Amino acid sequence: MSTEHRFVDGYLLYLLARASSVASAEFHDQVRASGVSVAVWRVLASLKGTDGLTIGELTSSCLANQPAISKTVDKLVGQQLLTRTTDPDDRRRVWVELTPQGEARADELIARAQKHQDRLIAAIGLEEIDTLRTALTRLIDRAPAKK
Amino acid sequence: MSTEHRFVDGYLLYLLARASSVASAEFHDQVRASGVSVAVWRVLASLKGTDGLTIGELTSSCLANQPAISKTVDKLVGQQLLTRTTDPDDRRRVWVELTPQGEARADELIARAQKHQDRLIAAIGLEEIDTLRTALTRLIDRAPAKK
DNA sequence: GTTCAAAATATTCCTTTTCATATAATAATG
DNA sequence: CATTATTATATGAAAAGGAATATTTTGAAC
Repeated sequence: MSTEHRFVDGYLLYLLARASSVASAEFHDQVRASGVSVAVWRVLASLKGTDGLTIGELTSSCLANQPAISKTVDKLVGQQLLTRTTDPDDRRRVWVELTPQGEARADELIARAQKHQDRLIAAIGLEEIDTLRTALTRLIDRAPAKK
Repeated sequence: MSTEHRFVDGYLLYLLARASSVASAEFHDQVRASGVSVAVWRVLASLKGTDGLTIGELTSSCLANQPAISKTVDKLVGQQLLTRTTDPDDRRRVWVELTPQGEARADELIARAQKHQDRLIAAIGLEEIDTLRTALTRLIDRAPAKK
């Protein structure tokens, strides 16, 4: 680099993407090292604590697109980590749930995530983290609804 | 959804990813509608305002991995938006620069990005945006260095 | 200066994502 | 209720992305 007065360096969307990327990099490496992709981690984590989500809810929760989720769910059903059930009241919809094995896998990963977050809080400071959490939550809530 | 007490809903890395995703969605749609991928937009935007970046610098700036950048640069060189030059002093390194056409393309997109950001600031409030910018910048600076 | 290690980029192969569209079910309209 | 529109998910071909490794060049150690 040389002249240094780049638009991107002050651009909010770039800061957001960069912050997300650098803050997640270390944990995502751990996730992959434990044998699951980030996409799979997101599916498992999204389902944990629910009675099941539809494909559409998973799509939104995982920040992915619908075909990608359908295929990831396919794979995880094949690995007996998830089940798929057609909704009897609306047979277009499909409910996805964790199997006991899926729960176990999710629990392991969430425990790691929790530890990682604890270290992050220790390093950055709880107060600042909370400021950030608040600001991010507001941004999320006020962002233009999709589609 | 039903029981609702999900780990992910309070998880900082998830809030970051989600905030980045929802805040960027609208603009990224515009970018794609104008015929370039988000990956290409990042390369063009990263180069604008520099005298050229190496593949490695682009990799880091674009939040991508090295092979992906090599391939994207290949494509853009083919479209005459970029040039590639081997560094004479260190022939392992490759400098990537915008051509005049590439500059023009970057300028258009940056103008849109700027307008989009202005609307975002108008909607959210400058004060809150600045709080966020500060917190994100600190997070980025304090995150564990990669590799 | 040879040899060995490290760094920067390219390449290969394989998985995943994406785009567009298809299919199926429900809702809305006349 | 028959028709049309809308919603939810699946599928298939094409593009992109990622992991591992190869290649080339530089730097270090002796």
